[in-house]
Amino acid sequence: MKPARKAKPTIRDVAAAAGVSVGTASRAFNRAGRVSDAAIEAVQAAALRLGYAPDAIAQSMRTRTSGVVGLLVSDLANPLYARIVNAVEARLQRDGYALLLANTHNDSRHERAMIDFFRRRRVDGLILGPCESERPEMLDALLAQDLPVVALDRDFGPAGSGVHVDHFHGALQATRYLLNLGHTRIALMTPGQTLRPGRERIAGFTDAFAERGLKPEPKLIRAERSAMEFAFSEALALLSSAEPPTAFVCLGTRILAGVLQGLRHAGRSVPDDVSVISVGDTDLSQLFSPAITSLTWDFEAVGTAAAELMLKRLPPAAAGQAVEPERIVMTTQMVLRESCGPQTASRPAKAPSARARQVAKK
Amino acid sequence: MKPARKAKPTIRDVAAAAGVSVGTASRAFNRAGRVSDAAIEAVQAAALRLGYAPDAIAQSMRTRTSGVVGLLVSDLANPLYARIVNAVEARLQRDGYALLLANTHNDSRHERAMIDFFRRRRVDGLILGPCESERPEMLDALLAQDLPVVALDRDFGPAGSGVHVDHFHGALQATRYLLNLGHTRIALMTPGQTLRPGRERIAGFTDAFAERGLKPEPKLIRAERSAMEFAFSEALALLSSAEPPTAFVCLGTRILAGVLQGLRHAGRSVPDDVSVISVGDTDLSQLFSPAITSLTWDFEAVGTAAAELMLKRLPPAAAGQAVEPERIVMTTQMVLRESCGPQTASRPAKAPSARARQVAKK
DNA sequence: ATGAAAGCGCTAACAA
DNA sequence: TTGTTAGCGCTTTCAT
Repeated sequence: MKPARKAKPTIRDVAAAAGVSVGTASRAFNRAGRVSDAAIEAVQAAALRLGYAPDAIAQSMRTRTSGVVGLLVSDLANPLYARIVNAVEARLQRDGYALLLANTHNDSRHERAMIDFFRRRRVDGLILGPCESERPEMLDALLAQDLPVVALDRDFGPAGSGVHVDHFHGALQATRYLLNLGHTRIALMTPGQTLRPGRERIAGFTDAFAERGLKPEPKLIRAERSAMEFAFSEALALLSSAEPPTAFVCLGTRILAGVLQGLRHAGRSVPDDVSVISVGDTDLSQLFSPAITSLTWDFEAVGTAAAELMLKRLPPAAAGQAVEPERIVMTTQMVLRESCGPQTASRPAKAPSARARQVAKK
Repeated sequence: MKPARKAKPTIRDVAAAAGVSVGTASRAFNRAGRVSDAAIEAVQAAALRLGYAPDAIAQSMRTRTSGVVGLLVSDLANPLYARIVNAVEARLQRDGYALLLANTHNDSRHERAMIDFFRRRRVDGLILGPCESERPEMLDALLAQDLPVVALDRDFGPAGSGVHVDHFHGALQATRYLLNLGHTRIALMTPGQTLRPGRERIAGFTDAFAERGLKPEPKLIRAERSAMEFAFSEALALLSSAEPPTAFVCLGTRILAGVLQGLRHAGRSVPDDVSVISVGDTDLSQLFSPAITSLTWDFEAVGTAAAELMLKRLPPAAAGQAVEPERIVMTTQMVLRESCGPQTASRPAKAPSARARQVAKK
């Protein structure tokens, strides 16, 4: 049996049922212009009776706004990004905006394609997560077309709006902490040095050393990719080198797990052999033994702030007016736990035990 | 300085530039009907020159399809859901569909509102994640309007299509394993018994007991909410009861962390005092000491399958034809690790040590 | 194979 | 205050 599909009622149907013209019906819904209370009542009654809901596509066609914001993120499977996306969606939803979501897989060609795709769909604004390519020209092109853009942890030059995490001071603080504990052979692992977060972290890391007239060992800065498998093998390589690090700063969501696994394989214990600092206070950092000292920030706040930055330059808040670029900086904080210990002479970093070597081999 | 904003070219502009009519230009793009190669070439050249891209909104207006699929999920911040969403998006993107995403916060009123919202935006299809309310009437209403619906782990009656995880056999297997180890006081923690996953798990759990002529202790089945804070306090309450469980089956993403924390507070060790099984093989389960035995399944496959089920009933695959309902069942597998041990008489479950009591108190 | 024109559902001018 | 009408950009008959 095939149920008869009754066509969705249009505003014409409602107008007819209410005994008014389509213009009046439209005005009744939008409260625009002057409409009599009687008309409003009649129209709304008719709409209710017919189960009418305005067609967003047709509205977009006329008004040239879609009520949709596009969000481009490099990897939604990253739980930390997911929390940000979640917050963005919640805030946008509250103001009646919908969220069009796409993954760029951290590929700038792909990102470009998705931006075009979104623009064809007439998104009212674009929120861009961090990505390898940070080309200000791209932003100019977007802005020139009156498309509000908000960046997440990405530099777009002075014309760009966005919310940024203060990775510089975060890395600075974490590194100082380790330096104070006597460590000097500190490994820094962070995704992509071409991304803003990576650059900032490396800068903060280096500055902390510079404060004491030191320079970090370049070989200990690992800033290529963020996959856990990568972190694992990198950590292992680092640990079996001639002068292995005595501390790890793991500034990427999946990195901690890889490093911890590497440490386990190499038979090193935390914090006795090696100190560890992680990022983004997760279940793992809280429950691992020892609990991991973490550098973190408020992910929900990042998402909410990004959404609000966007909302501010969308109707009705921005009544067609261009809004000044604005950046919000989120600070990080360190959660001190048990994974860092002093680097003492009695713990020679150079000589992993025979047992450690054996475990590492298999 | 304000850059002159040049209006986006329309198909009229392209047609004019190519010296053809709009109809021909349209046909040239869509390869529909008969068009001369010369015309196609001229039109495409003009389009390229002008930087023309068809307006998706206007296309939707005419064709009555939007190229957008809506996805409703109860909690995107759940990392496991995020992985599913990621896979859905990737598969949809490959076929040129966009993803409109919204969070329902597991509230059925909210879900209803978002469905309406999506329908107003003329989504071509709807993918619905698990939610408290599983009302087949709702599905009927949707289907009657020719809106393809695919469910994720949610029962919609025989008319519904979807992908389902075999939580029943998963729970059965996990419980059998614990039963074989000699445990009988096994706590089951899973989100919502009104949700399909919760119901199935409870059924599998109960059946495993029934196989040996046993019945689970009802008080040890905790199926209310899934928040970690909840799991923590529930675990604590369970552990300090007169007859505490000797094993925990934690079937929710955030539950493991809460239970582990509860165990730590109560001073119990895993697996000596208490055995633990978790769900969805995470970093935490792999790296916790001892590593946690886990019940898991392929989350990416769930998302991909859902997307493909949807694609199958969307153009061009389904040329306006209704497609038979179809369900896909994903099997679970157990990853055996170190968190489960035998329940022996020498480990009395009833008497937590004085130290454990003290720790639990503070 | 191509052009002209209708019209998707709605809003916004303009008239009345 | 209300009705009428002209499009928004596109696809799709229907002639030619």
